[in-house]
Amino acid sequence: MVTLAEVARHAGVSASTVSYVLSGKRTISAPTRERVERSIRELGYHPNAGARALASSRSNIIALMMPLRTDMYLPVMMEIAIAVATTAREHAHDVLLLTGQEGPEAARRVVGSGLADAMILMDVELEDQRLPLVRVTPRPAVLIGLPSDTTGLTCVDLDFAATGRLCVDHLAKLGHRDIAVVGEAAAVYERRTGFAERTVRGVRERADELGMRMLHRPCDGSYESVAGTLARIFDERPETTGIVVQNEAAIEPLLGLLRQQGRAVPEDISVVAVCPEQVAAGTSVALTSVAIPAQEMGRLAVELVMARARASAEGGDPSSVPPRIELLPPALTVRASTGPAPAAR
Amino acid sequence: MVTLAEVARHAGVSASTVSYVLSGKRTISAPTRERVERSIRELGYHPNAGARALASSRSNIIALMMPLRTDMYLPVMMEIAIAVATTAREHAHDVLLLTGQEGPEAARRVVGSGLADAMILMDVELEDQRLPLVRVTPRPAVLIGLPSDTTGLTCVDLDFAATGRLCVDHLAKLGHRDIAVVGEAAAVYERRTGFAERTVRGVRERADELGMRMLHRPCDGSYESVAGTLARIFDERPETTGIVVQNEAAIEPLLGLLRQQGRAVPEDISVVAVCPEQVAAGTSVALTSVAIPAQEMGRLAVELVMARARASAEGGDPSSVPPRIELLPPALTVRASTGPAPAAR
DNA sequence: CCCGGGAGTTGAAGCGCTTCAACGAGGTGT
DNA sequence: ACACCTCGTTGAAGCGCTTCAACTCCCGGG
Repeated sequence: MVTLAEVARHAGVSASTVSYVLSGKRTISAPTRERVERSIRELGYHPNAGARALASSRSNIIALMMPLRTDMYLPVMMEIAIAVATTAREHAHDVLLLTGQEGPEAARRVVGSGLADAMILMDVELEDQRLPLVRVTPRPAVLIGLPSDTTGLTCVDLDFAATGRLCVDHLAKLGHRDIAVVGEAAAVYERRTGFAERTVRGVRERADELGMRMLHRPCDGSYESVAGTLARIFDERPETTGIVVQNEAAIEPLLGLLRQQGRAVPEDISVVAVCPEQVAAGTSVALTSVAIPAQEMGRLAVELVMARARASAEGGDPSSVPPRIELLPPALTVRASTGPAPAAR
Repeated sequence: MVTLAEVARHAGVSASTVSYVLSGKRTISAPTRERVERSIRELGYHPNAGARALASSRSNIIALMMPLRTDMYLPVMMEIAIAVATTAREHAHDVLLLTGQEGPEAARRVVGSGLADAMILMDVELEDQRLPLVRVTPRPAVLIGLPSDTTGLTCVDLDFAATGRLCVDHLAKLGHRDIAVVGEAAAVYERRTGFAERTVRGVRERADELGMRMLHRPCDGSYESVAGTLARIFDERPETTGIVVQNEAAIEPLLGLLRQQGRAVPEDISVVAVCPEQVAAGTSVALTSVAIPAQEMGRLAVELVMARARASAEGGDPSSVPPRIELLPPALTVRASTGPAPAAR
């Protein structure tokens, strides 16, 4: 393994010069810099990560914690993870992937050992176990998701309440008066992961304001479960003409079932989905939907966490970058699954 | 930040003793060990990862490279990643997530800098760009997937050829004579990612052996694409009674379309899927399927890579753990989507 | 002609850990 | 009685890098 010292010798300069060429923290004359850079290339030098971390007490690693309990929709998680990794590289950082099992311990370990400079937490619960640590640690952290108490925390998420309202507005404008929400699996609500509840709350609020009637039913993604949920909805409220789905696994079964039951989409029933763009565009009936901006969330989380990391590395004043709740505004794209409410009943 | 030296002072022993308590590489008397352990707990000590890596030249990090080109089915990737992370922790290692963008450079960087002790490569292409590096580097590496030349490499994968044969055997036993494969997106074949081709080859071989006729059509996951693919299949070969699907996104649309066309599953058409268990069980018709053992693959990859890492760390003889191709045998689970071929035509 | 100051470069002191060689104490075998 | 182990513990030498303080030049101003 080539070391900095060897590069220095090869280039005929001191070790510190090589270090400064690498970091750019001191001015180096052009000829020297070029000589050093040539030596680096010729010897195939790569700075040793451990030594670097030890000397600088910065690892250039971001920890990405995703507990990944069951019932979470993996593709969205994955998309966020990819965006995080990609964006982190743009800041010369790598991403350490931490999953469930260890729970809050993992965070403690990673932060305590200096393995990571910063953390991004996914799948945040309302009363998340990891929050006490996050509040105490000097390492910058960003949550993707919203806990119940956000004081002092930096969070990124889609504005799910606004999402719910937006869906209702769209349906209301089309003349629908009775709507239903086919939601995430019951386990998701029980776990009190905020996003599912927030959507439903948004829907309910706006429905109330507009004098509409609404029903909410959790539903896991299996065909049977969707069938049962639909049956109960139409049984209880046969006049339902609008459905909001927030559960990607349920979408295609839902469309299939409606078709089977002779309910045409959108002539008899309008469907609005909350899901990634890609999903909405590829279904049997192209879905009017509010996109879940997974990539944007991942990217933004990294930008925010890096801003704080940079502040505490340079100025040393972490409060120069104040905590901040970043709720992305939802956008509704109209496709083929929504239309005017059937006039006659 | 608490250091080893402080722990030593607190426990009234030397630094090396603390280190040996931590690593267990020398015998330490019970009373001393306990004293040290108490100090560690009381002070809340966490060994510094950088210092450790520098001194021991082992980082306890495994790099997981997933290029994640488009068209890959994310949930399976994700499941593998989770299994890798979980299993790595059992070996006291963490996982560094490397995604596309940088390409083979990422591997060079991570290995060159000593950031990772070992690598697991996913989404392996037949002529993978990363192979030259993998063959040269002293760091242990395991591929998930099969390149065309596997000499000197350790690989883990489902035996997709056997999977293809297994599907055919099942259909043949039920009396089907004309079958079709609804495959992955055309891009997947063009990229020459082995697994998709291997399944089709397995199907074709066995079909030939048994004197069956078979058709293969790539297909992306969108509803339209599935519709087009199905139309072409039945247009070209109306006597088709068996379908093998290897494309999870296509499954639910496929079932929906067959239903719409009045083709009953399994009375008129039998469907065998190659997909994760979980997917097969939750569809509108429970699918006879060959499972993609994502978890097992991830776990096995880590076990193999750790075995090699351990060998080169201890004995120093890396050849004590020879390279090895581990093809997991497929298992077919019969569910409700396959039945006897319709006798009359 | 001297002094002050910036630019470019360097030596050396760590960063916190692992590990080697060595040492004393207490057996065991002869 | 001796040599010779083994066991438990230790001091010290790095691992490869960053960064501080200092030093040398060289330039411009007084």
